[in-house]
Amino acid sequence: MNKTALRVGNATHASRIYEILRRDIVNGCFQAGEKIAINALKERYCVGLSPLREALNKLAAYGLLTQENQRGFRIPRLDRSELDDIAQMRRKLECMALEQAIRYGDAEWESELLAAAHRLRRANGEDVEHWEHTHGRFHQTLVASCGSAWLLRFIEQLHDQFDRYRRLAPENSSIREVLDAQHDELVELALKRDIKAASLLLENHIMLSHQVALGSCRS
Amino acid sequence: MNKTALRVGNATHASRIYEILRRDIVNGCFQAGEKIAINALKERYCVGLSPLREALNKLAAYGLLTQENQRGFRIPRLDRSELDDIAQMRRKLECMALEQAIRYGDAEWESELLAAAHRLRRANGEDVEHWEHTHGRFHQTLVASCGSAWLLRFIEQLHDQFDRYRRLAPENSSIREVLDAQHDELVELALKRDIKAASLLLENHIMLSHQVALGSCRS
DNA sequence: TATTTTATGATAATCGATTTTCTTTCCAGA
DNA sequence: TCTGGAAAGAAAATCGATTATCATAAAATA
Repeated sequence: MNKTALRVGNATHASRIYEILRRDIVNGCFQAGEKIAINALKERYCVGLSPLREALNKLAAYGLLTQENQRGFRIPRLDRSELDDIAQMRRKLECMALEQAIRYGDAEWESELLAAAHRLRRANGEDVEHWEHTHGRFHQTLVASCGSAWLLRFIEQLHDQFDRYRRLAPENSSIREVLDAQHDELVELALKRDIKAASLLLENHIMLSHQVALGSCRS
Repeated sequence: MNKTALRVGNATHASRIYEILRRDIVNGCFQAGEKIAINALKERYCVGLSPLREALNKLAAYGLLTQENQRGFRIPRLDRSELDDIAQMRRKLECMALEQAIRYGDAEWESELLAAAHRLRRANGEDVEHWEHTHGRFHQTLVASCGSAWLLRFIEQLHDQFDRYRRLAPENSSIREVLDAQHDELVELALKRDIKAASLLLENHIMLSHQVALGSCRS
């Protein structure tokens, strides 16, 4: 009846769809290389063409979709050398950010970091969706006080790219345990303001995650 | 009569408009903070709402427009601290890229670099639009062989951001001369594979440009 | 039979009109 | 005069339908 009932809060359809699709793409709900069937999505998410196309265009600009000239949108293929690139960039940018974050982080940052780490520990064993969200928030908080909005923006973008690979890789519980332990160690070193050690540990953390994520592509 | 006559080559309206607007925003054809009057643009560029809105959405995702919840698009304001952030990120990412470019660059890269430098010298004194394009291409070529597509992507994005400030700043012919000379010195050091010196010079080059660009914002 | 050409159905891109939301103005009441 | 709220106008967002393009299959030609 009332079409406005579709509106959640005061966000536009386009922005809602954008967020939903971003999550779904990162979570691997689509096949890599798959063509986006706009009409199907239209039905699935109960929106018109216009807001849907606007969301797809944004996702293409963000790098979570490819757009070929007159033949619509596609989920990007998984490519070993691109994953290597993403992981290496994560290593460099996140270490850079962490060093600055430790240098400039105040008491509020320390509190937020402890809170984020606690939430992450609690999320362990909970449903995957929730853990993923909490995990992303943890890494975001870790570098949040670096002082550079653009650096944070790039890091978030790389995280989305990286997670798309990682989520498609098979589980490895032994490595996963190590990674989990590293989260707490990172907090410890950050609070001790040990820049060198924290940076080295984060580097190792990302390289280990890279090993895991490699399981998603054959080549 | 024939509406398809509007098509240039086989690009879509949306992608054409995207490129035109990107150039125009970077070149300062709009006032900082200005609200985008969609209907006016529609007339100006002879397109419908849909392709125009798709282009605007892409530009917002790219960072050349801001998008407020239900009140359209705006040209981002000029902000001193954001310019500082952009310049510092340029410094870090481009130096990183240059070091790798010198390490991995092959003979083809050397040739392209010499060609780009030559074009830049020739563009001096030509119309501004052409110089800007050639200048952008030069810096792009300088780091092109770094081996990381994502690093190049971020650098290009930062360049667009930076240039928006710089193009609005008043001319300074004495600094401009120094900057021009540095372009040639950069090529020389790059071809000599002197990573340290080249990186230091690029750092200085960006800091000098930063000084110039600062002239665009009061704060 | 192989290759090109021509139809046909499917999909992408665009347009024009409608609906919703925001902004400004004006008026009533304090 | 000032404040709050309704009404009108402008602008943003969305929809449904149209147009253009691509992809596939059938037919025609060499």
